[in-house]
Amino acid sequence: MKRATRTVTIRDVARRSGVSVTTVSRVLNNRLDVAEETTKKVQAVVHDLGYGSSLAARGLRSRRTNVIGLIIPEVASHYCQEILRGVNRTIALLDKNLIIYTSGVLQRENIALHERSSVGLLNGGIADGVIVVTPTATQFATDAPLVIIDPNNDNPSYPAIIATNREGALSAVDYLISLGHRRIAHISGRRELISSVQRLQGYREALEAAGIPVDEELIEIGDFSTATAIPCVRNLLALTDRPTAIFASNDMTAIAVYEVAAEMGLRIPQDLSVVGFDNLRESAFLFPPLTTVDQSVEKMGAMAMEILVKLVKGEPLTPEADDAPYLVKVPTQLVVRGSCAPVSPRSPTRTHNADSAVSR
Amino acid sequence: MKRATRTVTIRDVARRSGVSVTTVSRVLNNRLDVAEETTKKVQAVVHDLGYGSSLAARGLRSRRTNVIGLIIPEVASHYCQEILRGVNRTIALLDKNLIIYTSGVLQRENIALHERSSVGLLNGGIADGVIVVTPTATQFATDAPLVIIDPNNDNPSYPAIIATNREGALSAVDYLISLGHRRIAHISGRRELISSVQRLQGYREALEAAGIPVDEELIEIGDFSTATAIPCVRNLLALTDRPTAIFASNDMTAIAVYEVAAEMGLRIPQDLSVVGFDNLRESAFLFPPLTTVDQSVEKMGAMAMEILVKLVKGEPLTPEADDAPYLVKVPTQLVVRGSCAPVSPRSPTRTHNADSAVSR
DNA sequence: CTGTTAGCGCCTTCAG
DNA sequence: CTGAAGGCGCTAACAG
Repeated sequence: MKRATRTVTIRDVARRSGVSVTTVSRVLNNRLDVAEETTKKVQAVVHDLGYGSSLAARGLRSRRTNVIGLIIPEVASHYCQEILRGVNRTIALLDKNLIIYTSGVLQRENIALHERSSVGLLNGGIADGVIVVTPTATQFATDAPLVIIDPNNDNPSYPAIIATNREGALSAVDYLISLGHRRIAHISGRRELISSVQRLQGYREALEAAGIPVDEELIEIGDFSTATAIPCVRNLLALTDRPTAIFASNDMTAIAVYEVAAEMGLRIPQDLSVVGFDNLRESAFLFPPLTTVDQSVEKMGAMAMEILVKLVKGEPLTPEADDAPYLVKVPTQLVVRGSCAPVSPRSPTRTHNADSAVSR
Repeated sequence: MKRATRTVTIRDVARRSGVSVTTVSRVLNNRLDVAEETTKKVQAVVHDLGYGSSLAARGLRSRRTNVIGLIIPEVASHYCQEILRGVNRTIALLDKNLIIYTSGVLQRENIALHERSSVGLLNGGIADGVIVVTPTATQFATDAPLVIIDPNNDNPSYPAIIATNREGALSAVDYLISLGHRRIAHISGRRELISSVQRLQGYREALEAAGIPVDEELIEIGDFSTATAIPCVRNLLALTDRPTAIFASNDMTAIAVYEVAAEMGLRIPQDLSVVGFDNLRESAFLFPPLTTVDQSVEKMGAMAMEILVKLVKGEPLTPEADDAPYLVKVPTQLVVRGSCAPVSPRSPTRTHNADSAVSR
């Protein structure tokens, strides 16, 4: 087999500089105990040969690669994009670290896949630590630092970041109620995610606090994706006593509401009010602009990164340096834009659109 | 199991199964020359211990990790998202491959950073091959398979994928001309990218073919990002003889046109026509929906992946198995939506509409 | 079929 | 200040 790996190794550098591999290694790692002249010489050769140290070898030998991993459920989602922005922003400020993102293919076995990814990166010694976004698994076979964004249980085993989902939902539904809505529907997110559960809870509480009985018919189970939400919206809007407002568990779900409303000839916000959750960049450009609960996803990504870096450095997260589960709560805030209106004076169901009802 | 000791290695598995490390390795790699009973036993222990092989070690020893790398300029851009979609889709069909994305922080030194990333992954022995998207560098210090999406020179040193940019631009500008526009501006993309140059070229050719002199004042240099394009649009719309149409080099640039138009109180398409390039998913949801040139970015991602996999397997790209530069051209197509209108009658420019025969 | 012997490229003792 | 060993976890040769 031909010597395909023509890659230049540390040995080549050593030979060319007339020093030992050890010395080269020292130079590369900015050790101070090297003669300046030697350092210069080696650096020149390194540059000359275009040498780059092998991540694999480095990760194998020493547990410090300056690489951190990010495991996300779906690279191409807007939510993950926001996180990427935050993570990138933070990593740019830190020392010249490299970053690796991985993504599994979502097949309902992403439990296994996520874990594999994580293990592949960590046990693989490639990354110094990992951020896992909306994990399905609760335990990971690793000792390396791990930070979770949007965990799937109340008491995550790892440091985690989560928004004040209940409060956010409360403010969203309160707002709708203040506009006179009483038939308010909700499309929930992935059930295994605590964020999803908390939003549903906030929805219920807001209704109850206003003395509006919760109608289970008005609650649909989604999974935070537009595709899944579409039939949910259809169900909702096909009800005889149609809701006048929908509180979507996230912005992607709200988009489904927009789409179905358009296909049914319903105008937003005149015929139907919509509130989302997340405040993705895109939501402001929808037509009409989406009223939504901001949870600064980007900031969550940035915070996760900051925490992880501390963890990697071995710095304590809290002054007390205890090992108690560390949970960061990110505040939420309602952003009012154009997708909500006061409930129309007349009954919302078929005023002039006397077509045949959608049967189901 | 809080106290998860050091990571479990192949040796632990070997010890626990009462076989040698080699045998375990063989089982892990699905070698056929292992007794079924041994295989079962080892697999049980592997599962039991939650063992996962170290990517670093594997990559170091054997040049086959089943991981491919993807180097993109900006993870959070819509363009890259489309590519991610394509890459993900393809990789899902292939054998259980894992995939790693990396991203540098763009600092105008991303030439260096891109190259570093690439080298880090390849020289690092982590990936079997790499896809580089819109590279700034032309040469990479690696022997591992490399595929480029949207190269930066006419004759890339590696297999590359590129859209028929000139033809696409031609069709876009022809379309605007057919609507009666004569003051057609262009905001170009990153100059070092050939796609950008070709679009500009198509713009010029279309104008010339229609007998419209090219006004250099109507050409602004952007970099494919919305932020950079904003001042360009402002310049354009501040001209005394304002353009009636803008051909943006990509959809992100077109969004800048939307934004500035809104801030100036100009209506699209009544006061200003806009054509983009890319056909990102989001473009259909703009208001009004963007007329743009489709270059199926997602497909480009998928194709790059397919080519790379062949390369990794050592299969020839062409039947002749020659090593000539391999360049795949992806067709483009104009997608007409709502962002263009016939030039308004009170247009200050020549009203020679009658003979605006498009000669092509 | 299985175990032994070598390293992959690098970093970390420990001696000079 | 520098170099010579040894080994990280794993796989690819060869033996048995």
